[in-house]
Amino acid sequence: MEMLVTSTKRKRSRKVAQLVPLGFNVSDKKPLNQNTSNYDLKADGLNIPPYFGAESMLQSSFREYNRKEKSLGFLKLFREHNAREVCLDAVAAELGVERRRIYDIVNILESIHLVSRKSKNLYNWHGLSTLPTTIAAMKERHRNCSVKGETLHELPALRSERKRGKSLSHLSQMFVDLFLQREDRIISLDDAAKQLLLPSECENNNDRLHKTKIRRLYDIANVLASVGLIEKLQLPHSRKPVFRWRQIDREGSNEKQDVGQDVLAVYEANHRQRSGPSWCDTDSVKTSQSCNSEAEDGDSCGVKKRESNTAQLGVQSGDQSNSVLRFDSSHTPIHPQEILQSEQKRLHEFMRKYVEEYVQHLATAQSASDL
DNA sequence: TTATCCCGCCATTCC
DNA sequence: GGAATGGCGGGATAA
Repeated sequence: MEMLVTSTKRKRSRKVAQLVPLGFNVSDKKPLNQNTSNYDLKADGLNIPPYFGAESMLQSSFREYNRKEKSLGFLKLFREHNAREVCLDAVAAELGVERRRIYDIVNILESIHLVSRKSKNLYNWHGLSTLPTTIAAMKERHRNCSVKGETLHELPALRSERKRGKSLSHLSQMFVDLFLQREDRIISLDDAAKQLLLPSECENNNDRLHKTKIRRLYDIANVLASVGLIEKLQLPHSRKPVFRWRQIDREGSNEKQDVGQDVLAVYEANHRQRSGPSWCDTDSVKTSQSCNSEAEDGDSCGVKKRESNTAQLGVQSGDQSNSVLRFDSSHTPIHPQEILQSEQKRLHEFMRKYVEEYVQHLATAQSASDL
């Protein structure tokens, strides 16, 4: 998220590191915590001593500007101090950032009900232990929408979102819904952005809107990752990271989950298929499948594949050499969606096996070379 | 006027 | 060098 101990002018020199007094906003030329000097931070619910930020500043009056030190000290602050309320001014001062930076984070946290607005500048902090309940409710909400055939964009906004704005909060909820509706619980920001573009936004200028959406999703993903709802993973053959939903147990902590490379490879393979030839292109599916057990059959694999499909789905057509149309036992053409799902399932299973064998092969080769 | 929110530029980091 | 990442300011809008 967009929080940093220092800030610099918009036009910055290309320095890797800068020394800036902690707690000072360069553009403002004033200590950021000066306007909190009248705050009784304890009374505001933040259980930290008054002038906590000022003390920190004195203790380490200069800190190296380092972008790798990513923000989100926000959540750390509340875990450590066990606070019940969030005073935006105090948090902004403590972290040495402008308050508008905090709004973004709070809006996202609000979408998963970790905080709720109490009054101006003050939010209730519900704690991470509420997450399982929240997620269960979101799943239920998603299920209801699926039953009604509604899309993500038609999800009812929360009460707090009905007034102007709160788009970040709503976007955050839709992002979570994307995970909940996916079997593999993995998605890249690029994919998410594409799916979360409103129909009206797809019409023109969608490249700019797509980039903006990705920018917002970075913010959301960082916050969700910081509370442990998702985790960032690197695909084996791509620089593009993906985010994976993490299971949360009833105590609000994450269940231990192993993320095998095979899972990612399957995601990658599926992703390539989706963004490449159409899933309805049975030939493209057949090609990948034919490389498995039928590989040794040479060019007969295509024929075998078709025969196999015929047997399984009951292909029946007037001219089998040209038509791919498939029929069920009552001679009714099978709906494309059914074909699509069937082929997806088969490819998914094939890729799982393939990656398993591939990893096994590499391991064997490695141990052989070690000897 | 102030609080809040949205947008997107562009610097930095990473591969 | 280009893609990923994220800091940050301008400006709009609601209260």
